[in-house]
Amino acid sequence: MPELPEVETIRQGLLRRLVDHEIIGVRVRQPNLREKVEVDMLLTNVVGRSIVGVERRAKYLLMQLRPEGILVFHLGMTGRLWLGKPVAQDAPHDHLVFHLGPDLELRFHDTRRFGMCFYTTTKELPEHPRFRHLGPEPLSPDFSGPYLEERARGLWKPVKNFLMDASVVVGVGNIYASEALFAARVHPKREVGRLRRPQWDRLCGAIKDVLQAAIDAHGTSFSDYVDSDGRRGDFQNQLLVYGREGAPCVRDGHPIRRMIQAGRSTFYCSRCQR
DNA sequence: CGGTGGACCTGCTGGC
DNA sequence: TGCCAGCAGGTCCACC
Repeated sequence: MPELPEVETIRQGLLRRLVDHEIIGVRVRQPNLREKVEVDMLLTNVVGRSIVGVERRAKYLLMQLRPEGILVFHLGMTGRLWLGKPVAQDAPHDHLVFHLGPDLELRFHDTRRFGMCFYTTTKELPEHPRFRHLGPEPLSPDFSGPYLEERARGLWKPVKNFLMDASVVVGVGNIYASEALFAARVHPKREVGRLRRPQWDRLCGAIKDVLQAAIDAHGTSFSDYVDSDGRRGDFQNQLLVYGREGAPCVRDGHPIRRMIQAGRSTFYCSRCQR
């Protein structure tokens, strides 16, 4: 479900309301997520500690604990974190409940259970198996046209698949990959080894622009994405190709097409993306 | 080595 | 109404 802009929106909401709260208790209703939740690990290392910050790396949310440690969440395709007053009854797919005081609790809800929640230490995080291989943040200066060109050297995979490879760049999922390729006027099937510097510069700029615009709009909501306060995003109104099969291209009026790449839908304009 | 396809899960929609 | 295929915003791993 959430790509970088949605996770970043959730992070900002959590940061405002979670900091300085102590985790008083944890209730695990369903440990079988993408990765089995280690209940003992949470009880030992998370309960009794306070949240002092909320950061993001790729699509992971990192809750900094005092005196030490990080509580990590990944939302997979359908994960949500709800922050609010304790509710009387658990809803279906409410898998984890973090008690934060008499008036506050955090619920991890995830229909498809592709999400994750685990504890790690600050020291171990960079070498953690889930983090070790991750590429640069797309909004950082490390992510540039020359960097993309260098990483693409000798490869022949389609550029869309390349942009969704987390070892190349993190946070670019299926929606924003299509949107960035459209903005840069690059055809999703182009082989990366044959793209030249101007195209890499355009793609890099398009990725930064699209992600920043989506963050500014608080993410994309189709039917169900909401942030930790239950608010929908607005970026669905600014999507130019994703989900618009058959609609006219905003640049040249040619119908937007859909195709399958690596098992995922790609939306593009066959006339102005080359 | 690089690249693809399927696996993991549940729920919704549209066609017959 | 029922059933079934296809689809969904992510990630990993076995296999060519």
